[in-house]
Amino acid sequence: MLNKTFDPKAAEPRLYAEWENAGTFQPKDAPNAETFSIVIPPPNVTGSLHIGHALNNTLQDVLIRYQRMLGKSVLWQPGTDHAGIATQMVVERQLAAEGNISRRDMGRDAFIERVWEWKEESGGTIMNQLRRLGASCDWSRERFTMDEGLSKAVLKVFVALYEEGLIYRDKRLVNWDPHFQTAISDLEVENKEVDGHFWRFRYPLADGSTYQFPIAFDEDGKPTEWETRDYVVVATTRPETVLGDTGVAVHPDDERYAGLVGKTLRLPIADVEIPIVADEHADPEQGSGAVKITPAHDFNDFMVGERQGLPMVNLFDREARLIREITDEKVDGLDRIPEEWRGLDRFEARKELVERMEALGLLDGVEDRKVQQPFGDRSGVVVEPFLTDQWFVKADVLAKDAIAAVEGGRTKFHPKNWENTYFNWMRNIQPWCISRQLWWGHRIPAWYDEDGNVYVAESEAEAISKAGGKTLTQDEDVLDTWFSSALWPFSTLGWPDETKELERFYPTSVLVTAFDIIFFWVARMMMQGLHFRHEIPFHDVYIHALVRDEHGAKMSKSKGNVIDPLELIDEFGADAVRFTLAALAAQGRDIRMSKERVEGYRNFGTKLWNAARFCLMNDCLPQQDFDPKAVKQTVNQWLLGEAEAASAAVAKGLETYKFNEAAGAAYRFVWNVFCDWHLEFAKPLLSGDDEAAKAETRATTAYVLEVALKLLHPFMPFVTEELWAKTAGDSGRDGLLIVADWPKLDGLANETAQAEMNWLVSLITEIRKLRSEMNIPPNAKPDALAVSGDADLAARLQRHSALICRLARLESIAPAAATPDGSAQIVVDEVTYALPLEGVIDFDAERARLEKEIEKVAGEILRLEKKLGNEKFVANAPEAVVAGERAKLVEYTAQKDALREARARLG
RNA sequence: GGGCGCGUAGCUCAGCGGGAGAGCACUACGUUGACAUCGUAGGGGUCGCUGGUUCAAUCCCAGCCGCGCCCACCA
Repeated sequence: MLNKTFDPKAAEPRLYAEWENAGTFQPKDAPNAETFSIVIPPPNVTGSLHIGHALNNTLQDVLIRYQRMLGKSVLWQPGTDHAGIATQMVVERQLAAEGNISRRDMGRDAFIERVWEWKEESGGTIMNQLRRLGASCDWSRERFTMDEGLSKAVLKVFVALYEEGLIYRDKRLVNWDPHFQTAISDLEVENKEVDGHFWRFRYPLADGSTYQFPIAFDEDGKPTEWETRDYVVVATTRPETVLGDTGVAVHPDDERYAGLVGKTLRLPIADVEIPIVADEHADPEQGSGAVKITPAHDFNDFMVGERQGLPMVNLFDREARLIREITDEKVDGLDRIPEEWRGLDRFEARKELVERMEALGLLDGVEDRKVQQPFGDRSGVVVEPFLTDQWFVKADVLAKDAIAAVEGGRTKFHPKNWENTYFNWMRNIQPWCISRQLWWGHRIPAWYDEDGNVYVAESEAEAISKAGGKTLTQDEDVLDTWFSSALWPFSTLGWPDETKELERFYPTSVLVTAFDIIFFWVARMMMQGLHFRHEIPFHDVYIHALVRDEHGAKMSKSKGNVIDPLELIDEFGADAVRFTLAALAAQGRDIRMSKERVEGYRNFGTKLWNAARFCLMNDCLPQQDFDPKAVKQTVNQWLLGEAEAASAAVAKGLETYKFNEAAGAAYRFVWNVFCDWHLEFAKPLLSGDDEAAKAETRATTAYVLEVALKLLHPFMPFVTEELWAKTAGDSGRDGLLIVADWPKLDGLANETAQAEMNWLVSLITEIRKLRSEMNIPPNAKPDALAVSGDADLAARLQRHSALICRLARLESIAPAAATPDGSAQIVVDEVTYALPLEGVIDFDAERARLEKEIEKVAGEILRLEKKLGNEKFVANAPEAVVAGERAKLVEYTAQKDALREARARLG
């Protein structure tokens, strides 16, 4: 016999091992079977499972388990990502904490070795945590982005794209992270609004000439007053870039400056002359209308500089300090920087510059202003536009097919509105900066000779041969982590080799991920998959929500509101955590996670457990030759119909990625139908003496329990698997639930049975309601008399009398000719029932209760009469709706009459 | 500035053209041989506001008010 509760701690590891040992996680080797595949969004190799992972992987596992039960050959491809910056950051921090030498002192090879050590040490953690969740990944195929195979794929892709002209090296402005001292991509920059200042500076005209500048205007905007100026006012939020200015732009149509275009200004402090140019970039409405141009330190200015042929002057070094020495003669502006400022941090430099300008009388003004400032998403420091040599991918070319694939519906997003986000980004895509000045990652397969010529090849030997045997040095940089993740759907399946898996499982069926990596990852997989496989990487993209705390706040360590999924699993079991996540995963809304909710679903597992316990206690064991179409008992016919409806609802929810609906349908069926009603209905049958009915009920109950276990298995794999084994009896049911067939119920709906059971449920409910409202003591067992009603009703009452008496706690229920004095009365389906309760209940209260009932029904009648009295309603509404309302009116009227009679009898 | 989404019971959320729902919380009752991690019954909502479309609007449309997120070069 079963214990009273399921013990997840003991069962989970045991069951997981059983599944894995039985090879159930591997795709079944059936060449004709339909396939279903998912590649896992690879977590950081040194990471650990947070609630977002738990959601993401629960949903994948739900789909995987469902599809596996449908009989498909299913692959869930697991693996991890080397996560360049994140991992390097962790190891560097470790080095610092241990008081060890920095990575630069350590040297590249030693450092990388150290990172590998850390990967070996902590790399298994998150995969083991996924096992605790119950994830049924094919672990025999686990991959890592820096595996030999995947690295080979990276090399091949890089070289191919280079040869196609889709990868190039260029000196451009990039987002530079001064903390990590590497370039990062646009996506890794977070713009935040911060309090800043807006400084106005005066740049004197170089030749000392003057001009008239309007300072007052009439209603029509015409100038009415002018002042004489020998300077131009420019404004900036970043004064530290002043020394890098190589021009000032005014709008070509800006009459105020028309005479100045072509003249030069003397850039203060740097003491160089810079031209005034006409460029559309300058906005006459903004500031003074004249804008300083710093091509080496601002993305807009870079473009203006290119258009206007302005030189680029770099001021900063890799740590965003004013340079102390020249490393690039072509751009470095060392001679513009006063000697005492060299080496100053950029923010120090800002302060110094403002002070000096003020001292020079060139500070025109300053005001407070909210400023959009770019921060590195990992480092949290202000990112600097910085002029460096980097590698780029021509993403706009690759994006074309990726856009078309979604436009054409070959890949579909769920919910669909994410397609807009995807299109919006893809159609405006910028060159993708793929080089990183890090050590941990795939080193760029490019080599240089002494003259700086570049040779791109899959190996050094090949590069040397391309270079005609010259001595070469390899590019120091590594690739953006997302470069290798972009290949994940085919690199994990063996590409560049044409493997069997690649053929069978690519394109994958669905990608399950959160919206925050649509650009980072989904878009890039689309591009690379289409380019290298000429085929979409996945048919569907399911975008799920973010998990927040119970009040909707983002979880963060600093806020202390982080919910650790592993702690929840420890406390409530993996099934409860999974069910909670699935039940809350409604499309298009974030999930607010609370412990109470998990506790509730743990209780649901216990409920299921105890239902199974009841089945065992009553010998409800599966019968091999059971035919659900042959059952005779109304209760059993009804239950099978309900089971059919429930399994259809669960399947529909899963097919359409409506996890909450699928989970909800399973929940309601198990708790509110099977436990609340069926098991109660079954009790009299199971303890009765009609042996045929008893046997049928046992078999049906066992059969439906089996259906319930199957429906719940994708959500709650552990408790269902455990019960599957415990409730097998000697049915000969063998094998594990994880690979059992999904229930195929068909043609079991039975309207007659359904109608009769609905009647039964409402009769019992009404009697219970009366008992509760009239405070009839629980141990009182009144008789119930049906004082109206026909022969059919009498037959029904007789059929179900034992059941009604048991569930409504009656002594008896039977037809009667008249209502005895001193009865409480209820009306169910137009039939009046009397419960003689003289001396038990308060008849004043009973009168009041009946009057309240009458009032309620009268209200409904009034509403319906008004509606049906509206000619337009009758004329325009669909016939079925009108007929439905008419039927309701008839029903309510009869009910009201019956209630009135009952009230009259009480005097 | 552009885009997306959200405002429904005390809390967290489903529903989304024809009688307002769930879970939790709350109240009352309950040792009914599966289950107190439970059962039975109950209270609680002008479905953000204002207009419009419709025979009918919580649901569709428009505007407004609040809240959140994403994207964007305004110096």
